[in-house]
Amino acid sequence: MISQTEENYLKALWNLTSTKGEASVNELSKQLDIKMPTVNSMMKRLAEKGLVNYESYKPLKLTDKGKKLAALIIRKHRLTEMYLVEKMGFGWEEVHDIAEQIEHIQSPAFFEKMDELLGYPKIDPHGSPIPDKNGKVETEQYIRYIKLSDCKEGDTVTFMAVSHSSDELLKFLNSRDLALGSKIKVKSIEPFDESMTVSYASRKAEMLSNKVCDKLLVRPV
Amino acid sequence: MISQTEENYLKALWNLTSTKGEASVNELSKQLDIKMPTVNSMMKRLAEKGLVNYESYKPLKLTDKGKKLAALIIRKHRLTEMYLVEKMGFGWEEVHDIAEQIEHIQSPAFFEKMDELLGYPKIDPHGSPIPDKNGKVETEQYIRYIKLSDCKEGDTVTFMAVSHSSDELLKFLNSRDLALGSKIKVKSIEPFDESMTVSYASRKAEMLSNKVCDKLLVRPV
DNA sequence: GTAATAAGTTAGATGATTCTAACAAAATCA
DNA sequence: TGATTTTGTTAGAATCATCTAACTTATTAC
Ligand SMILES: [Mn+2]
Ligand SMILES: [Mn+2]
Ligand SMILES: [Mn+2]
Ligand SMILES: [Mn+2]
Repeated sequence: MISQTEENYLKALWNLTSTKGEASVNELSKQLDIKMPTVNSMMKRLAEKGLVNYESYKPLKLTDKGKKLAALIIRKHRLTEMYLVEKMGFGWEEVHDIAEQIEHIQSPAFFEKMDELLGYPKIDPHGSPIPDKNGKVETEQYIRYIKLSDCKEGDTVTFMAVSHSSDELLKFLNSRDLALGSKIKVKSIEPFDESMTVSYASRKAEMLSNKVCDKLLVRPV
Repeated sequence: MISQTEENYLKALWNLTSTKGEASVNELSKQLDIKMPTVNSMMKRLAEKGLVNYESYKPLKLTDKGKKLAALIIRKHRLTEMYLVEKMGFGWEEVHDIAEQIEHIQSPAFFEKMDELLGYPKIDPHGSPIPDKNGKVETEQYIRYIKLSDCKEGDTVTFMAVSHSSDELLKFLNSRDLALGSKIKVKSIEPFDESMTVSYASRKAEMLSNKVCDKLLVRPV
Protein backbone atom coordinates (compact mmCIF):
# COMPACT_ATOMS: atom_id res chain seq x y z
CA MET A 1 0.00 0.00 0.00
CA ILE A 2 2.68 2.50 1.01
CA SER A 3 6.26 1.98 -0.14
CA GLN A 4 9.46 2.20 1.87
CA THR A 5 10.34 5.31 -0.12
CA GLU A 6 7.03 6.98 0.67
CA GLU A 7 7.48 6.08 4.33
CA ASN A 8 10.81 7.88 4.40
CA TYR A 9 9.28 11.02 2.91
CA LEU A 10 6.45 10.93 5.45
CA LYS A 11 8.83 10.48 8.34
CA ALA A 12 11.10 13.32 7.22
CA LEU A 13 8.08 15.58 6.82
CA TRP A 14 6.83 14.60 10.28
CA ASN A 15 10.19 15.51 11.77
CA LEU A 16 10.39 18.84 9.92
CA THR A 17 6.84 19.86 10.75
CA SER A 18 7.01 18.87 14.41
CA THR A 19 7.95 22.40 15.44
CA LYS A 20 6.42 24.84 12.91
CA GLY A 21 3.57 22.60 11.75
CA GLU A 22 4.67 23.02 8.13
CA ALA A 23 7.72 22.68 5.91
CA SER A 24 8.87 23.71 2.44
CA VAL A 25 9.74 21.53 -0.53
CA ASN A 26 13.24 22.96 -0.26
CA GLU A 27 13.70 21.90 3.37
CA LEU A 28 12.40 18.42 2.67
CA SER A 29 14.70 18.20 -0.35
CA LYS A 30 17.72 19.06 1.79
CA GLN A 31 16.66 16.76 4.61
CA LEU A 32 16.35 13.75 2.31
CA ASP A 33 19.16 14.75 -0.06
CA ILE A 34 16.78 14.35 -2.98
CA LYS A 35 16.33 17.03 -5.65
CA MET A 36 13.36 19.40 -5.45
CA PRO A 37 11.48 18.21 -8.56
CA THR A 38 11.52 14.67 -7.19
CA VAL A 39 10.21 15.84 -3.84
CA ASN A 40 7.61 17.95 -5.58
CA SER A 41 6.13 15.05 -7.51
CA MET A 42 6.25 12.79 -4.47
CA MET A 43 4.26 15.39 -2.52
CA LYS A 44 1.61 15.32 -5.23
CA ARG A 45 1.52 11.56 -5.00
CA LEU A 46 1.17 11.60 -1.20
CA ALA A 47 -1.55 14.25 -1.59
CA GLU A 48 -3.39 11.82 -3.92
CA LYS A 49 -3.18 9.24 -1.16
CA GLY A 50 -4.61 11.69 1.36
CA LEU A 51 -1.44 11.89 3.45
CA VAL A 52 -0.24 15.40 2.62
CA ASN A 53 -1.98 18.72 1.98
CA TYR A 54 -0.38 20.03 -1.18
CA GLU A 55 -1.15 23.34 -2.87
CA SER A 56 1.19 24.99 -5.39
CA TYR A 57 3.66 27.40 -3.82
CA LYS A 58 2.19 26.80 -0.33
CA PRO A 59 4.02 25.17 2.58
CA LEU A 60 3.57 21.42 3.00
CA LYS A 61 1.46 19.95 5.78
CA LEU A 62 0.65 16.41 6.80
CA THR A 63 -3.03 15.46 6.95
CA ASP A 64 -4.27 13.78 10.13
CA LYS A 65 -4.00 10.47 8.34
CA GLY A 66 -0.44 11.33 7.27
CA LYS A 67 0.50 12.40 10.80
CA LYS A 68 -0.74 9.16 12.27
CA LEU A 69 0.99 7.01 9.68
CA ALA A 70 4.26 8.90 10.13
CA ALA A 71 4.04 8.61 13.91
CA LEU A 72 3.58 4.85 13.62
CA ILE A 73 6.76 4.61 11.56
CA ILE A 74 8.59 6.80 14.09
CA ARG A 75 7.21 4.45 16.74
CA LYS A 76 8.81 1.48 15.00
CA HIS A 77 12.07 3.40 14.62
CA ARG A 78 12.30 4.37 18.26
CA LEU A 79 11.15 1.02 19.63
CA THR A 80 13.86 -0.58 17.50
CA GLU A 81 16.53 1.79 18.80
CA MET A 82 15.48 1.00 22.34
CA TYR A 83 15.50 -2.73 21.65
CA LEU A 84 18.97 -2.61 20.08
CA VAL A 85 20.38 -0.77 23.08
CA GLU A 86 18.53 -2.58 25.87
CA LYS A 87 18.34 -6.13 24.56
CA MET A 88 21.23 -6.44 22.14
CA GLY A 89 23.88 -4.34 23.81
CA PHE A 90 24.47 -1.70 21.12
CA GLY A 91 25.63 1.79 22.03
CA TRP A 92 23.18 4.68 21.53
CA GLU A 93 25.47 6.00 18.77
CA GLU A 94 25.18 2.77 16.74
CA VAL A 95 21.46 2.24 16.48
CA HIS A 96 20.02 4.94 14.24
CA ASP A 97 21.18 3.53 10.90
CA ILE A 98 19.94 0.05 11.74
CA ALA A 99 16.58 1.40 12.94
CA GLU A 100 16.31 3.41 9.72
CA GLN A 101 16.00 0.06 7.93
CA ILE A 102 14.09 -2.00 10.47
CA GLU A 103 11.37 0.67 10.78
CA HIS A 104 10.07 -0.52 7.39
CA ILE A 105 9.51 -4.14 8.43
CA GLN A 106 5.85 -5.10 7.96
CA SER A 107 4.99 -7.23 10.97
CA PRO A 108 2.83 -5.90 13.79
CA ALA A 109 3.73 -8.98 15.87
CA PHE A 110 7.44 -8.19 15.63
CA PHE A 111 7.13 -4.69 17.07
CA GLU A 112 4.48 -5.84 19.53
CA LYS A 113 6.98 -8.36 20.87
CA MET A 114 9.75 -5.76 21.10
CA ASP A 115 7.43 -3.44 23.00
CA GLU A 116 6.45 -6.22 25.39
CA LEU A 117 10.04 -7.40 25.99
CA LEU A 118 11.04 -3.81 26.71
CA GLY A 119 8.17 -3.30 29.17
CA TYR A 120 6.36 -0.70 27.05
CA PRO A 121 8.98 2.06 27.12
CA LYS A 122 7.91 5.71 26.72
CA ILE A 123 11.22 7.05 25.44
CA ASP A 124 13.99 5.91 23.10
CA PRO A 125 17.71 5.75 23.97
CA HIS A 126 18.17 9.40 22.98
CA GLY A 127 15.31 10.60 25.19
CA SER A 128 12.79 11.11 22.39
CA PRO A 129 9.20 10.02 23.11
CA ILE A 130 7.93 6.79 21.50
CA PRO A 131 4.47 7.39 19.93
CA ASP A 132 1.79 4.98 21.18
CA LYS A 133 -0.07 2.44 19.02
CA ASN A 134 -2.52 5.14 17.91
CA GLY A 135 0.26 7.47 16.83
CA LYS A 136 -0.22 9.77 19.81
CA VAL A 137 2.95 11.31 21.22
CA GLU A 138 3.43 12.15 24.87
CA THR A 139 4.67 15.72 24.44
CA GLU A 140 3.58 16.93 27.90
CA GLN A 141 7.03 16.67 29.48
CA TYR A 142 9.07 16.71 26.30
CA ILE A 143 8.02 20.19 25.21
CA ARG A 144 9.03 21.53 28.60
CA TYR A 145 12.64 20.53 28.06
CA ILE A 146 14.99 23.43 27.45
CA LYS A 147 18.39 23.58 25.79
CA LEU A 148 21.40 23.50 28.06
CA SER A 149 22.63 26.47 26.02
CA ASP A 150 19.72 28.51 27.38
CA CYS A 151 20.71 27.89 31.02
CA LYS A 152 22.46 30.42 33.25
CA GLU A 153 25.48 30.15 35.50
CA GLY A 154 24.64 28.32 38.67
CA ASP A 155 21.69 26.39 37.18
CA THR A 156 21.43 22.69 38.00
CA VAL A 157 19.55 20.58 35.49
CA THR A 158 18.90 16.96 34.52
CA PHE A 159 20.06 15.78 31.08
CA MET A 160 16.87 14.42 29.48
CA ALA A 161 17.38 14.07 25.73
CA VAL A 162 19.61 14.74 22.73
CA SER A 163 17.97 16.58 19.85
CA HIS A 164 18.77 15.50 16.27
CA SER A 165 21.66 13.44 17.49
CA SER A 166 24.53 12.66 15.14
CA ASP A 167 26.94 9.75 15.69
CA GLU A 168 29.71 12.26 16.33
CA LEU A 169 27.85 14.09 19.08
CA LEU A 170 26.89 10.84 20.78
CA LYS A 171 30.47 9.57 20.63
CA PHE A 172 31.65 12.87 22.09
CA LEU A 173 29.16 12.51 24.96
CA ASN A 174 30.36 8.92 25.51
CA SER A 175 33.94 10.16 25.76
CA ARG A 176 32.89 12.55 28.54
CA ASP A 177 30.71 10.02 30.40
CA LEU A 178 27.76 12.31 29.85
CA ALA A 179 24.66 10.09 29.87
CA LEU A 180 20.92 10.70 30.02
CA GLY A 181 19.85 11.34 33.60
CA SER A 182 23.07 13.09 34.60
CA LYS A 183 22.63 16.07 36.95
CA ILE A 184 24.55 18.91 35.31
CA LYS A 185 25.62 22.05 37.13
CA VAL A 186 26.55 25.10 35.04
CA LYS A 187 29.70 26.44 36.66
CA SER A 188 30.52 29.22 34.23
CA ILE A 189 29.78 30.54 30.77
CA GLU A 190 32.50 32.05 28.60
CA PRO A 191 31.12 35.35 27.24
CA PHE A 192 33.19 35.20 24.04
CA ASP A 193 31.89 31.94 22.57
CA GLU A 194 29.21 30.96 25.10
CA SER A 195 31.00 27.72 25.88
CA MET A 196 30.05 26.30 29.27
CA THR A 197 32.09 24.76 32.01
CA VAL A 198 29.89 22.22 33.77
CA SER A 199 30.17 19.55 36.42
CA TYR A 200 28.29 16.23 36.69
CA ALA A 201 28.86 12.86 38.32
CA SER A 202 32.59 12.46 38.90
CA ARG A 203 33.50 15.13 36.35
CA LYS A 204 34.43 18.32 38.19
CA ALA A 205 34.92 20.68 35.27
CA GLU A 206 34.13 19.85 31.65
CA MET A 207 34.11 22.43 28.89
CA LEU A 208 31.22 22.11 26.41
CA SER A 209 31.02 24.26 23.27
CA ASN A 210 27.84 26.18 22.51
CA LYS A 211 27.27 23.88 19.54
CA VAL A 212 27.15 20.93 21.95
CA CYS A 213 25.03 22.70 24.60
CA ASP A 214 22.52 23.60 21.88
CA LYS A 215 21.78 19.91 21.30
CA LEU A 216 21.38 18.85 24.93
CA LEU A 217 17.82 19.02 26.23
CA VAL A 218 17.53 19.39 29.99
CA ARG A 219 14.96 19.84 32.72
CA PRO A 220 15.54 22.17 35.69
CA VAL A 221 16.02 20.13 38.86
CA MET B 1 25.19 -2.60 -5.10
CA ILE B 2 22.70 -5.46 -5.08
CA SER B 3 19.01 -4.71 -4.60
CA GLN B 4 16.51 -6.45 -2.33
CA THR B 5 14.81 -7.80 -5.44
CA GLU B 6 18.04 -9.23 -6.79
CA GLU B 7 18.77 -10.78 -3.41
CA ASN B 8 15.45 -12.60 -3.50
CA TYR B 9 16.19 -14.03 -6.97
CA LEU B 10 19.61 -15.19 -5.84
CA LYS B 11 18.22 -16.84 -2.74
CA ALA B 12 15.47 -18.63 -4.65
CA LEU B 13 18.01 -19.87 -7.18
CA TRP B 14 20.30 -21.06 -4.39
CA ASN B 15 17.45 -23.06 -2.89
CA LEU B 16 16.40 -24.54 -6.23
CA THR B 17 19.93 -25.50 -7.23
CA SER B 18 20.91 -26.97 -3.87
CA THR B 19 19.95 -30.48 -5.00
CA LYS B 20 20.48 -30.69 -8.78
CA GLY B 21 23.06 -27.89 -9.09
CA GLU B 22 20.97 -26.14 -11.73
CA ALA B 23 17.44 -24.86 -12.30
CA SER B 24 15.23 -23.67 -15.17
CA VAL B 25 13.77 -20.24 -15.78
CA ASN B 26 10.39 -21.91 -15.47
CA GLU B 27 11.09 -23.34 -12.00
CA LEU B 28 12.44 -20.01 -10.76
CA SER B 29 9.42 -18.26 -12.21
CA LYS B 30 7.07 -20.57 -10.29
CA GLN B 31 9.11 -20.35 -7.09
CA LEU B 32 9.01 -16.56 -7.05
CA ASP B 33 5.56 -16.20 -8.62
CA ILE B 34 7.03 -13.86 -11.22
CA LYS B 35 6.43 -14.28 -14.96
CA MET B 36 9.09 -15.96 -17.10
CA PRO B 37 10.09 -12.93 -19.21
CA THR B 38 10.77 -10.98 -16.03
CA VAL B 39 12.89 -13.78 -14.62
CA ASN B 40 14.65 -14.11 -17.95
CA SER B 41 15.80 -10.50 -18.03
CA MET B 42 16.78 -10.59 -14.37
CA MET B 43 18.98 -13.61 -15.07
CA LYS B 44 20.72 -11.63 -17.80
CA ARG B 45 21.25 -8.80 -15.34
CA LEU B 46 22.67 -11.11 -12.67
CA ALA B 47 24.89 -12.66 -15.34
CA GLU B 48 26.21 -9.15 -16.12
CA LYS B 49 27.05 -8.83 -12.45
CA GLY B 50 28.90 -12.11 -12.49
CA LEU B 51 26.47 -13.90 -10.15
CA VAL B 52 24.74 -16.29 -12.56
CA ASN B 53 25.89 -18.33 -15.55
CA TYR B 54 23.34 -17.61 -18.24
CA GLU B 55 23.25 -19.07 -21.74
CA SER B 56 20.15 -19.08 -23.94
CA TYR B 57 18.03 -22.20 -23.54
CA LYS B 58 20.48 -23.70 -21.03
CA PRO B 59 19.76 -24.40 -17.35
CA LEU B 60 20.66 -21.64 -14.85
CA LYS B 61 23.62 -21.97 -12.51
CA LEU B 62 25.03 -19.72 -9.83
CA THR B 63 28.66 -18.68 -10.18
CA ASP B 64 30.92 -19.16 -7.15
CA LYS B 65 30.44 -15.47 -6.38
CA GLY B 66 26.66 -15.88 -6.69
CA LYS B 67 26.69 -18.96 -4.47
CA LYS B 68 28.61 -17.19 -1.77
CA LEU B 69 26.42 -14.09 -1.87
CA ALA B 70 23.25 -16.22 -1.76
CA ALA B 71 24.59 -18.25 1.16
CA LEU B 72 25.31 -15.07 3.09
CA ILE B 73 21.69 -13.95 2.63
CA ILE B 74 20.48 -17.40 3.70
CA ARG B 75 22.79 -17.01 6.69
CA LYS B 76 21.06 -13.78 7.66
CA HIS B 77 17.65 -15.41 7.16
CA ARG B 78 18.40 -18.41 9.36
CA LEU B 79 20.22 -16.47 12.05
CA THR B 80 17.19 -14.18 12.21
CA GLU B 81 14.78 -17.10 12.53
CA MET B 82 16.89 -18.53 15.33
CA TYR B 83 17.03 -15.16 17.08
CA LEU B 84 13.28 -14.65 16.84
CA VAL B 85 12.61 -18.06 18.36
CA GLU B 86 15.36 -18.15 20.99
CA LYS B 87 15.51 -14.53 22.10
CA MET B 88 12.10 -13.11 21.33
CA GLY B 89 9.82 -16.05 22.06
CA PHE B 90 8.24 -16.54 18.65
CA GLY B 91 7.04 -19.98 17.57
CA TRP B 92 8.93 -21.70 14.75
CA GLU B 93 5.85 -21.31 12.55
CA GLU B 94 5.83 -17.51 12.91
CA VAL B 95 9.37 -16.55 11.97
CA HIS B 96 9.82 -17.19 8.25
CA ASP B 97 7.90 -14.17 6.96
CA ILE B 98 9.67 -11.79 9.32
CA ALA B 99 13.08 -13.26 8.42
CA GLU B 100 12.19 -12.87 4.75
CA GLN B 101 12.30 -9.11 5.35
CA ILE B 102 15.08 -8.83 7.93
CA GLU B 103 17.48 -10.86 5.76
CA HIS B 104 17.84 -7.73 3.60
CA ILE B 105 19.05 -5.44 6.39
CA GLN B 106 22.48 -4.03 5.56
CA SER B 107 24.39 -4.08 8.84
CA PRO B 108 27.13 -6.61 9.50
CA ALA B 109 27.19 -5.53 13.17
CA PHE B 110 23.51 -6.39 13.58
CA PHE B 111 23.88 -10.00 12.44
CA GLU B 112 27.23 -10.30 14.19
CA LYS B 113 25.48 -9.39 17.43
CA MET B 114 22.66 -11.86 16.83
CA ASP B 115 25.17 -14.62 16.17
CA GLU B 116 27.07 -13.77 19.35
CA LEU B 117 23.95 -13.55 21.54
CA LEU B 118 22.85 -16.93 20.19
CA GLY B 119 26.26 -18.52 20.87
CA TYR B 120 27.10 -19.10 17.17
CA PRO B 121 24.35 -21.61 16.34
CA LYS B 122 24.90 -24.14 13.54
CA ILE B 123 21.24 -24.75 12.71
CA ASP B 124 18.04 -22.70 12.47
CA PRO B 125 14.76 -23.49 14.30
CA HIS B 126 13.68 -25.81 11.50
CA GLY B 127 16.92 -27.81 11.59
CA SER B 128 18.46 -26.27 8.46
CA PRO B 129 22.19 -25.49 8.63
CA ILE B 130 23.27 -21.83 9.00
CA PRO B 131 26.04 -21.01 6.48
CA ASP B 132 29.18 -19.57 8.09
CA LYS B 133 30.58 -16.06 7.48
CA ASN B 134 32.34 -17.27 4.33
CA GLY B 135 29.17 -18.75 2.89
CA LYS B 136 30.24 -22.34 3.60
CA VAL B 137 27.48 -24.74 4.63
CA GLU B 138 27.98 -27.66 6.97
CA THR B 139 26.32 -30.33 4.86
CA GLU B 140 28.22 -33.28 6.41
CA GLN B 141 25.43 -34.38 8.71
CA TYR B 142 22.55 -32.69 6.91
CA ILE B 143 22.90 -34.70 3.70
CA ARG B 144 22.78 -37.90 5.73
CA TYR B 145 19.30 -37.16 6.98
CA ILE B 146 16.60 -39.33 5.47
CA LYS B 147 12.87 -38.80 5.14
CA LEU B 148 10.66 -40.38 7.77
CA SER B 149 8.58 -41.64 4.83
CA ASP B 150 11.55 -43.79 3.76
CA CYS B 151 11.73 -45.59 7.14
CA LYS B 152 10.47 -49.09 7.81
CA GLU B 153 8.27 -50.56 10.54
CA GLY B 154 10.22 -50.91 13.75
CA ASP B 155 12.78 -48.20 12.92
CA THR B 156 13.62 -45.73 15.66
CA VAL B 157 14.89 -42.34 14.52
CA THR B 158 15.58 -38.82 15.78
CA PHE B 159 13.61 -35.94 14.24
CA MET B 160 16.32 -33.57 12.94
CA ALA B 161 14.77 -31.09 10.49
CA VAL B 162 11.70 -30.05 8.52
CA SER B 163 12.23 -29.59 4.79
CA HIS B 164 10.57 -26.65 3.02
CA SER B 165 8.35 -26.03 6.00
CA SER B 166 5.01 -24.30 5.56
CA ASP B 167 3.17 -22.59 8.43
CA GLU B 168 0.47 -25.23 8.19
CA LEU B 169 2.84 -28.17 8.61
CA LEU B 170 4.59 -26.50 11.54
CA LYS B 171 1.27 -25.75 13.22
CA PHE B 172 0.24 -29.36 12.69
CA LEU B 173 3.47 -30.56 14.31
CA ASN B 174 2.86 -28.15 17.22
CA SER B 175 -0.59 -29.66 17.72
CA ARG B 176 0.97 -33.12 18.04
CA ASP B 177 3.86 -32.00 20.30
CA LEU B 178 6.26 -33.21 17.66
CA ALA B 179 9.44 -31.17 18.11
CA LEU B 180 13.00 -31.37 16.76
CA GLY B 181 15.01 -33.91 18.72
CA SER B 182 12.04 -36.20 19.38
CA LYS B 183 12.84 -39.94 19.22
CA ILE B 184 10.27 -41.39 16.86
CA LYS B 185 9.44 -45.09 16.63
CA VAL B 186 7.64 -46.35 13.54
CA LYS B 187 5.00 -48.72 14.86
CA SER B 188 3.21 -49.55 11.63
CA ILE B 189 2.76 -48.42 8.04
CA GLU B 190 -0.62 -48.57 6.32
CA PRO B 191 -0.06 -50.26 2.92
CA PHE B 192 -2.96 -48.42 1.23
CA ASP B 193 -1.81 -44.80 1.72
CA GLU B 194 1.56 -45.29 3.39
CA SER B 195 0.45 -43.34 6.43
CA MET B 196 2.50 -44.18 9.54
CA THR B 197 1.53 -44.82 13.11
CA VAL B 198 4.39 -43.65 15.30
CA SER B 199 5.16 -43.15 18.96
CA TYR B 200 7.36 -40.49 20.57
CA ALA B 201 7.68 -38.84 23.98
CA SER B 202 4.31 -39.26 25.75
CA ARG B 203 2.43 -39.92 22.52
CA LYS B 204 1.74 -43.63 22.25
CA ALA B 205 0.20 -43.81 18.79
CA GLU B 206 -0.04 -40.90 16.37
CA MET B 207 -1.06 -41.28 12.76
CA LEU B 208 0.96 -39.26 10.26
CA SER B 209 0.03 -39.05 6.56
CA ASN B 210 2.63 -39.82 3.92
CA LYS B 211 2.55 -36.14 2.92
CA VAL B 212 3.65 -35.22 6.44
CA CYS B 213 6.26 -38.02 6.73
CA ASP B 214 7.77 -36.85 3.44
CA LYS B 215 8.69 -33.50 5.01
CA LEU B 216 10.23 -34.81 8.22
CA LEU B 217 13.99 -35.38 8.04
CA VAL B 218 15.31 -37.89 10.53
CA ARG B 219 18.51 -39.66 11.55
CA PRO B 220 18.60 -43.33 12.54
CA VAL B 221 19.27 -43.65 16.28
C1' DG C 1 9.10 -38.27 -37.48
C1' DT C 2 5.69 -35.02 -37.50
C1' DA C 3 2.33 -32.59 -34.47
C1' DA C 4 1.19 -30.71 -30.22
C1' DT C 5 2.74 -28.83 -25.95
C1' DA C 6 5.92 -26.68 -22.91
C1' DA C 7 9.66 -23.64 -22.10
C1' DG C 8 12.41 -19.75 -23.35
C1' DT C 9 13.04 -15.34 -25.61
C1' DT C 10 12.08 -10.75 -27.69
C1' DA C 11 9.54 -6.58 -28.04
C1' DG C 12 7.00 -3.15 -26.16
C1' DA C 13 4.36 -1.11 -22.35
C1' DT C 14 3.64 0.53 -17.47
C1' DG C 15 4.51 2.47 -12.83
C1' DA C 16 7.90 3.86 -9.39
C1' DT C 17 11.76 6.72 -8.30
C1' DT C 18 15.18 9.37 -9.59
C1' DC C 19 17.63 12.97 -12.38
C1' DT C 20 18.73 17.59 -15.36
C1' DA C 21 17.27 21.58 -17.89
C1' DA C 22 14.24 25.14 -18.40
C1' DC C 23 10.83 28.12 -16.88
C1' DA C 24 7.68 30.59 -13.30
C1' DA C 25 6.64 32.55 -8.89
C1' DA C 26 7.96 34.42 -4.57
C1' DA C 27 11.11 36.57 -1.58
C1' DT C 28 14.95 39.54 -0.87
C1' DC C 29 18.01 43.25 -1.93
C1' DA C 30 19.22 47.78 -3.45
C1' DT D 1 9.89 49.78 -7.20
C1' DG D 2 12.74 47.23 -10.01
C1' DA D 3 16.54 43.80 -10.15
C1' DT D 4 18.42 39.71 -8.30
C1' DT D 5 18.24 35.51 -5.89
C1' DT D 6 15.83 31.72 -4.07
C1' DT D 7 12.20 28.56 -4.29
C1' DG D 8 8.86 25.91 -6.75
C1' DT D 9 7.11 23.74 -10.94
C1' DT D 10 6.95 21.52 -15.54
C1' DA D 11 8.89 18.71 -19.06
C1' DG D 12 11.47 15.08 -20.50
C1' DA D 13 14.65 11.29 -19.80
C1' DA D 14 16.80 7.17 -17.35
C1' DT D 15 16.78 2.92 -14.57
C1' DC D 16 14.46 -0.86 -12.22
C1' DA D 17 11.03 -4.26 -11.85
C1' DT D 18 7.17 -5.83 -13.53
C1' DC D 19 3.62 -7.19 -17.10
C1' DT D 20 1.26 -9.08 -21.84
C1' DA D 21 1.56 -10.50 -26.57
C1' DA D 22 3.98 -12.63 -29.99
C1' DC D 23 7.52 -15.44 -31.63
C1' DT D 24 11.20 -19.29 -31.31
C1' DT D 25 13.27 -23.42 -29.61
C1' DA D 26 13.00 -27.69 -27.21
C1' DT D 27 10.48 -31.53 -25.47
C1' DT D 28 6.75 -34.84 -25.47
C1' DA D 29 3.08 -37.48 -27.52
C1' DC D 30 1.19 -40.02 -31.01
MN1 LIG E 1 17.00 7.56 15.24
MN1 LIG F 1 14.01 4.57 6.83
MN1 LIG G 1 12.74 -19.58 6.50
MN1 LIG H 1 13.44 -11.79 1.22
